Amino acid sequence: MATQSPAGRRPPLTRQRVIDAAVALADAGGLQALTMRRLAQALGVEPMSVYYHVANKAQILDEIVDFVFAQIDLPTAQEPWKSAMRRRAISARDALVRHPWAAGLMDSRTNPGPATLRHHDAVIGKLRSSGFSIVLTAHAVSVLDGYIYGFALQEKALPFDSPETAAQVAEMILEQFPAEDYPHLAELTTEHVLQPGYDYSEEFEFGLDLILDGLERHLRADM
Amino acid sequence: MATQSPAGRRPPLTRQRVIDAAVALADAGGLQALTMRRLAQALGVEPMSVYYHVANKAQILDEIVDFVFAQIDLPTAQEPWKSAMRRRAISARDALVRHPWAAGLMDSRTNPGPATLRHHDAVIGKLRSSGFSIVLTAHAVSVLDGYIYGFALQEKALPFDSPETAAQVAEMILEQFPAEDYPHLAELTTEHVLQPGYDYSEEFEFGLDLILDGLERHLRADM
DNA sequence: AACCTAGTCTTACGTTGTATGGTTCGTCAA
DNA sequence: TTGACGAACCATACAACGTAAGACTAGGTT
Repeated sequence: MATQSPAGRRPPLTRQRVIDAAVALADAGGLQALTMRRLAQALGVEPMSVYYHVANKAQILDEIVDFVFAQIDLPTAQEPWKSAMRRRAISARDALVRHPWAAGLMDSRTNPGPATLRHHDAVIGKLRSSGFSIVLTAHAVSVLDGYIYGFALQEKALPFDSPETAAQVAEMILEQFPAEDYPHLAELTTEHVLQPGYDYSEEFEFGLDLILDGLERHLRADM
Repeated sequence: MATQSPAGRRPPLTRQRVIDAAVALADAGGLQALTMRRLAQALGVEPMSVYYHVANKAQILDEIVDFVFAQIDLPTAQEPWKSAMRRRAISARDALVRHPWAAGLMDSRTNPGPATLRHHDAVIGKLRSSGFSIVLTAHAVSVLDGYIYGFALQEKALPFDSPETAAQVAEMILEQFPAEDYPHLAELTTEHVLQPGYDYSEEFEFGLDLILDGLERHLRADM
């Protein structure tokens, strides 16, 4: 007996442990599952104890966004720009699929952490050293990032997450809104999206390559 | 004297008036300003009265998203596909700039309203009737919509909304994180983004045209 | 023995969405 | 004129949220 205290039984709280637990909570139950009270509970602690390690909830949100950025592959020195951008885009999308709450957070978080800044710096650096002018670099970053986040957002907004459940949902919608009213939408859905083997996530690389090819043409025209 | 009742003095509540007031509130103060209590207050009514016309807050959010979709230009019959897509993309972005909360809502709302469905149906119909195969149509919609929402989201996430305030913010960040750590980011910022005359919103059309040109090439290759 | 400090907890407040169950009022039948 | 009824609105209440303010509890230092 004589256990020191309840606190003696668990590893001491750290800012890092708080962030990790926050990510785990959001992964498991979405952003709305991440409340200070549940976070504290997951850490085996009372709510207000978390505030010793973190200023407020906004800071936690900032940090878990940076956590996601830290998982994105950076371009390497040797690699040509096109494959480097391709790799980082795919790796960024993977990260956004692993942590679906991240895409939705981007728009509300306005102060970037170190991993975020490092990421952007590496991308810009790769383009600049590959012959992209400053202007074209700005263009390239804007299209690529816009597309990556936009696609992730749309993908997440789909009311299904596997081809199987897709069918049910689509039928429900098509029942609710008669197919005659939206014939083209109905056609695309029934004859393509609902066909076995269709996987929305494959659309990503089509758009990505389209954009990369377009950038390559601009680069050549500039030089 | 003898005014009928406080309620007699204002137009009766309608679902439409609730939606309109919700949009106005969100436009004025962002999504977090849209609470049921403030909404009721704006309507001159007690909070619970709103629930007679609307099931819950989620339904309001669904409806205001549809409200925004209703403002996007649809393709016309005569117009060639490329200019039609260009027009609707620009008009969509305009709507998302007018109602900055909309882009952030997209990811949480999963049941589309009639305006949303009509919009997608018209876009798909235009592409199909212009020679796009079903597969290419799905690709086209995916890239275009992904880009449009992603760009809007990024634009909104920028910590400034005019070139003037941009300078202050950028300098604050560059002070906080020394420029040596992120040299390329610093270069792009100071030598381009902060230059007088630079307007981030102009980046939109570069990416849009890049994507449209890419789609045109695919269309020709298919035929 | 006295003090300090890092870490944790108690209590409390204001705000949010909304369940439950009134209350008011115009309309119409008898 | 009366009484009933449905549509519209409101009063009260509750659980959950983020967090301010301050009190407690070790260990470690002196």
